[in-house]
Amino acid sequence: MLNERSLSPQQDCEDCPIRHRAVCARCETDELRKLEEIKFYRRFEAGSHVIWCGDRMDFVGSVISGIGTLTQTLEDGRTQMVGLLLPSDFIGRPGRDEAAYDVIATTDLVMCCFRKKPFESMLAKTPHIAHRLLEMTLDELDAARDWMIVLGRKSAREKIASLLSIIARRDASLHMRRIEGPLAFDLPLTREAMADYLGLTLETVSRQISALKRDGVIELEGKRHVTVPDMARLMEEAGDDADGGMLV
Amino acid sequence: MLNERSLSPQQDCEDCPIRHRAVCARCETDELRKLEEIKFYRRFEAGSHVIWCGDRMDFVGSVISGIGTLTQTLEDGRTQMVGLLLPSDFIGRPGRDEAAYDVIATTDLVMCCFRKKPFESMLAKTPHIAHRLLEMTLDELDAARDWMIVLGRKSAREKIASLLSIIARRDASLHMRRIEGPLAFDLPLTREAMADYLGLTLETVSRQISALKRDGVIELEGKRHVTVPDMARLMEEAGDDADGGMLV
DNA sequence: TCCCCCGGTTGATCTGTGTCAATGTAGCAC
DNA sequence: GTGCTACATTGACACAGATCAACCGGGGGA
Repeated sequence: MLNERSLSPQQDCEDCPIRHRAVCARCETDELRKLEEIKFYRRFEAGSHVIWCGDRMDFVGSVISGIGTLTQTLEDGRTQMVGLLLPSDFIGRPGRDEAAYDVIATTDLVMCCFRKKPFESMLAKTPHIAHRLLEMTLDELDAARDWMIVLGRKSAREKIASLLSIIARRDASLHMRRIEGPLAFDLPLTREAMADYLGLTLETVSRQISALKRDGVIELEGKRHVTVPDMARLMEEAGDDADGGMLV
Repeated sequence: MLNERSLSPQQDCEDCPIRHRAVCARCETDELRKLEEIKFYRRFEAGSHVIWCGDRMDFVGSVISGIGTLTQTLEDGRTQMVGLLLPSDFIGRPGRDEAAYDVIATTDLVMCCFRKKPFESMLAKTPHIAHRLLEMTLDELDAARDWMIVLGRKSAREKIASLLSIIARRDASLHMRRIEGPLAFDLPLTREAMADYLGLTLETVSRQISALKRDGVIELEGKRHVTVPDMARLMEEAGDDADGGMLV
């Protein structure tokens, strides 16, 4: 594991968003206190691999801060991102030894981890947490399936709008903001990473971002700082019905 | 629910493949006997909806025979299949009330069902089964993510080869056949359904199937009966490395 | 029997996105 | 400051796959 080191013990679940709390917190129930004893923190530098596909995974954990990606690569080098890892997201699969995908930190990334063995034996004794984990896995499955319609049926412009819409909403909920009025956030991904997520080339991503800017759907400050003046407009561009759908 | 009726009680887990057994069987452990008491069968006619997206789902269950699809539809009519439902696959999500996708029987379909409430309370008391369900959900998540690289990065020809390869292997394992030597099976999907799964148009599907036939990768008898003379060749066309990968 | 409809195939043409290449720009080392 | 590198933008052109349209063949109903 690259660039790993312990963080100060002061950091605890107070800074974990809701979903993270479910597996990390010392809150809610006495049972969860047990987790405190096997919990530790890891930091990964931007660009480093959290885990390589096929490697043995000896920990599970959730993201405290920073952004990561789950990616898959064909022999000829084509790559497809299969998931974004945003604060509060969980990785690690009880019962599996090998990682199914590369997990890469795209920004500096701090994770709250548990060694796999003790986590699993704790799971077996704590149905409440096991149930929570099943729910989280079902959420991920929904998100993965929702992404399929983006990959399979949406145009390049709609794909970009979908991605921006997801990032904007996740960012807003992280900061406990309502999604009315203008939203501003930093793109945590390069154009190339966006392309890998959307099944496009980086040139097409760049062109479509320019087009959305030209059409006033978004505003850009530098390459990465985005302002969305009208979230409803963006979601319309994404091709979703404005109320429902689109997890992650 | 359309076209539903009970089947004879003689039908039981003897005819369920392995994964199905895990939640359906009266075998393995005493705990599982409890399931016998809340189990029932349903049949759905080809073309009918097993469940509509957004509807209340009051049962869970797994497929005994026949083929179904999970599909999602945009307002403008574009549809994307997000999952295939083959014998031994499970649907239903503990803790969720509403179906997230349309589930459609593409052939006559027999399912082994459990009413949701009693199934869930049984789950809570039977960690062994809950754990199995988590594993199955993780399998589905892997399959969904593996499909993303097909949707996002593969050419039309590779997509068709990927789909044929999956169906061939699932069919072979259902009949306990080794995948060496020629494999023959019936396509359970129309060209249009294949297109919806692959993010293509039905014309492109038809053309690529013709091309694979012309190139000797597959043989066709009628429109639906496929023979794969050389599975390794097909998987090469699919762009997978022949050994690993590609679940479902 | 005929006819119609559904699923499928094939052809002609159009277009969105990929590909290749040139250029711009910010940050960092020296 | 200069030069270097990584990231991003833009243009010209090619091509895979979409679109539109004609046609085929088999099964079921009248």
